[in-house]
Amino acid sequence: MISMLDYDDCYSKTMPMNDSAVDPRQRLVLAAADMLRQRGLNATSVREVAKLAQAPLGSTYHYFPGGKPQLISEAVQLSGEQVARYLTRTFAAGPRDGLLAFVALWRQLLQDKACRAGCPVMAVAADDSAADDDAPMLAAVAAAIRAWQQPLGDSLVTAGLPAARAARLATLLIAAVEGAILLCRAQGNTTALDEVAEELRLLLDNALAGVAAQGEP
Amino acid sequence: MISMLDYDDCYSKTMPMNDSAVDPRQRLVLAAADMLRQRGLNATSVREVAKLAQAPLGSTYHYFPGGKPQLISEAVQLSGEQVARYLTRTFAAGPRDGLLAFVALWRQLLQDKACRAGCPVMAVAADDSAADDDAPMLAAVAAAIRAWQQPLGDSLVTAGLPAARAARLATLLIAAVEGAILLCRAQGNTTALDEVAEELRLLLDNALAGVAAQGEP
DNA sequence: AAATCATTATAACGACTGTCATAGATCAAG
DNA sequence: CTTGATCTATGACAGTCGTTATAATGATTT
Repeated sequence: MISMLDYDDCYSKTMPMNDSAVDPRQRLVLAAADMLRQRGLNATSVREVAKLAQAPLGSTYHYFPGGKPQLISEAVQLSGEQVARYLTRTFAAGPRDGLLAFVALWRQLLQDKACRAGCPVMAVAADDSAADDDAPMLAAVAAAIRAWQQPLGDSLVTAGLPAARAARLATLLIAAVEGAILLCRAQGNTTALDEVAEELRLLLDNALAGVAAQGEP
Repeated sequence: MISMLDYDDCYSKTMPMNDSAVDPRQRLVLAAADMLRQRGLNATSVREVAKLAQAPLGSTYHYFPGGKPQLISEAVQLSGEQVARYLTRTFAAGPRDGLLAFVALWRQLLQDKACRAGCPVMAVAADDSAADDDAPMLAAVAAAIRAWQQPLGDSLVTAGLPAARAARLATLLIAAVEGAILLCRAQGNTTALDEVAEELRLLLDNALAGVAAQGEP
């Protein structure tokens, strides 16, 4: 079974956003992602991101001439890719182990940050006004979600499910886990995520048991 | 079967937030809820809410001496209660019909607002910084979620499921639907919600079929 | 050493935010 | 009619927002 708590691979506990060994540009992106996680899009200001990254404010517009939309988009993209890599790795061991790892990832984050954290990608999805300049941000969010659905769907297909069902289940897993994160934020504990995880586990076992029964007579 | 598109009971298409027949105080709350839906917490300004409600800015602090936190809290509370009433009514006809109505409610909203809308309750959950003054808002969100879980859980228990399982399933339904709304916002269509709805329907049928098989031998 | 480039520092711009104070209007009760 | 309470109107406060301009720095290359 995959070690499902190698949380550092996706989100290091000591984020290098103020580690001067990392170049300032990446520090800014990491700081933006961390702030999105806790405060949401509109409460994440360029000034505070720069301060958190220990970079001068002027540098922000040097590295990101597109301004805040570009900075946020890159933060969403980076976070999305990190999660996508994690999902690809963990779901390679099968949907069941993948789900456990997926849940464990977010559970750890919620616990570390006292349920004051969330997912940067969903923060942007929930908070953007979908105006003119927000288009690149929304595009980054949509791309991240697609990149998450891929490994989940592949894993379910490999396990024997039809493609259409696998795609639907992948969407459900992502929606349910992300929704549970919101519930946890509101309630201040991880109960909702635990309950959702248990039901999703039962659901997967059920779906895959049907495949096994049909596949080996 | 319950008419699952009486959307106006929960969220009127022509919101009375600028209907001068409604008293200004309630107009402000309705306008705040509508703005939360589309823009999120931090992008919802007191000035714009007042403008949308066609109420003077000064009136806002007359009716809501607690300021923005009070206004937002009441908007969350109102929206939460509306949805809770809708859930109580629709899930009384059984979990399956309730789920269909639940999904239809949000699907209609997404379609009407070109996927630019969401749930005010979740908007606050995703966007609050959990600071000092945000406590009443978070409390309103948590209360709303509890009020949603109740009718879902009751309906599932009535249908024959054990209490613990019913509670978990209720949480899953809420988390999955709310998460799907986020995905729809990001992707600009209602595909995610439709996929999630289909899987949740299968899941419910499965769980309830198990009960029926066990209940009538 | 000189010149070119990337980066920083500083300050400021206009627009917006939540909040409040105060003066004017409206209207019911005495 | 007058008093008192409720509501509106207006404008301002201190602060933050995203963004930009410009000058000073630092490093790299010629």
